[in-house]
Amino acid sequence: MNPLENESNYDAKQYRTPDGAPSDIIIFTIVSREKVAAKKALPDRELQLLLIRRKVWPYEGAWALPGGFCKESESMYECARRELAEEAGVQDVHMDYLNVYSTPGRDPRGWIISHAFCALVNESKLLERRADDDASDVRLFAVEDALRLELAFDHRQMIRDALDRIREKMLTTTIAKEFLSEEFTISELYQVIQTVVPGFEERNFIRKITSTQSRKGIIEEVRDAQGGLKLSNRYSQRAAQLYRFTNERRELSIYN
Amino acid sequence: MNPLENESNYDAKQYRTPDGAPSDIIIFTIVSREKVAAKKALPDRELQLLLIRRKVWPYEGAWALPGGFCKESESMYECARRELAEEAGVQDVHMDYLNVYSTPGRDPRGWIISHAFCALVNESKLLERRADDDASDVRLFAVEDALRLELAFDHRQMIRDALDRIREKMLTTTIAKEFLSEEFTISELYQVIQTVVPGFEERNFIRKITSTQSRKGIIEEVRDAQGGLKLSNRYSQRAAQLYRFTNERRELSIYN
DNA sequence: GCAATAGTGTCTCTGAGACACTATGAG
DNA sequence: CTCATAGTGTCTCAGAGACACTATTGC
Repeated sequence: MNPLENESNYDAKQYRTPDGAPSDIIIFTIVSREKVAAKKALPDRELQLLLIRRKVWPYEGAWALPGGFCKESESMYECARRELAEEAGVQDVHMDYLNVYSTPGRDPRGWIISHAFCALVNESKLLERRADDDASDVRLFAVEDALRLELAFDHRQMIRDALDRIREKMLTTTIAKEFLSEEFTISELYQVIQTVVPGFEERNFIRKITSTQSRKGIIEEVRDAQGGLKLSNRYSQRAAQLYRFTNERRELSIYN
Repeated sequence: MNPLENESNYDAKQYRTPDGAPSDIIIFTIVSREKVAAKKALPDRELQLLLIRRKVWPYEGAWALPGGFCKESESMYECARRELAEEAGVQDVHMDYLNVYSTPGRDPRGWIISHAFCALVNESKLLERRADDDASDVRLFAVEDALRLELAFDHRQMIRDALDRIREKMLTTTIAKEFLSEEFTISELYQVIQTVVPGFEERNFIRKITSTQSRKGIIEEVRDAQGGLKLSNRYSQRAAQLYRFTNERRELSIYN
């Protein structure tokens, strides 16, 4: 019963096998634009994603998600990390497995089962990248613009699924941190959430998130070496308290 | 740019391609046992899952999850449904995609990328099945017992992942309904949740779940044709109100 | 002063949590 | 009467939600 001694006559090639198992990566970022150079004000933020223009058949010339075929020596997750680095020049980012796409006929090259991953990247990570690539072939698009393009394969569906997913996770986990720097102000956090989840509105946001009782501290104030509270006046005349995420996780339940 | 006119010289077979893309299905059910035949009392409930004994190499004789190879003409989801019907005799059940398992070397037959699905089945669905199968080759195991077995492939990991998933979903969605009949009492619901999530405890469960204000009615009382409240005395002398799930979905958030 | 962001005071009302209490009805 | 389950009364205190108010500081 040792599985390694293949004394059986099993031969994978007697069956029809898939023609490939690629990964496709939806890379989201939030791009900030200062409103007016001279004034201190909260920036406009926009959710964008990265697409590349295909150079080969099929869908030659169309915009598509970065991705590529998995090798026998790697897992799908490793494949996605490799493609993310190779095609988008992005490393060390939060990445989640999203879904499998296997509808027959989804790829004209044959029987190809694709695995979508969803990466959340801080804007600064993509700025390093820009220099490497020909801007006409690798570009960031606002999410709504991307969904209006003629995309390759079933990539529009993948993007829609990814959007649903990050909207849910934005509210139920602390992935907002992937879009923020280590230390942030409450209004930055609020803006990030609103950028991803358009309907989000909490009038008393600052009080709810900083009331430590029931919330059990998913964020905490940043203090300097002397133990004083660390402030920032990046966006305002009046300095704002800086916060960071703790490692606490809130257990959510519909039953309490 | 029509993707269907393959004027390119693309040939999938010039690359190493996977040797198969199977699905594996973790089928959970909750089995009730009456305590004492004579008395009315809440049953003991236990979370169980279905395993089959492998008849062929590799892992011949070992217990494994039901599942099998995907065909070119079907999606992974369709494959899982087909295998669920063929191997476990179970149809029309709630099934979720769980994860992809692609670690190199996970299957001695070759490069095989497996897709795990998680099915929640009412006990009654499996009773129909039992007659069809040889009980020694298809069996329900208590989850803890299953995890102690020497399982084929990486099926132990799949089961652990599935457990984590249904524990989370039990608390954040209304999947409890998959284990209950259409109409149920509050204590049945409470028992089901506790069976899946051992640490779950809410002293005032009945009040919280029936207070419609903040909860926005995920369940509602069942009424008979005359509009009277429908009761059940299956488990108790004092009849208990019957409830059913509505189609409401609670939006959960860590931010409010 | 104004503008823009940051943060507080204070009110009401709901609900969470605890726990003792009552209700029902077969054996 | 007892037992097991079903459900209520009542208390306290936290916090949700609303909205007007004060605070800070460059220009």
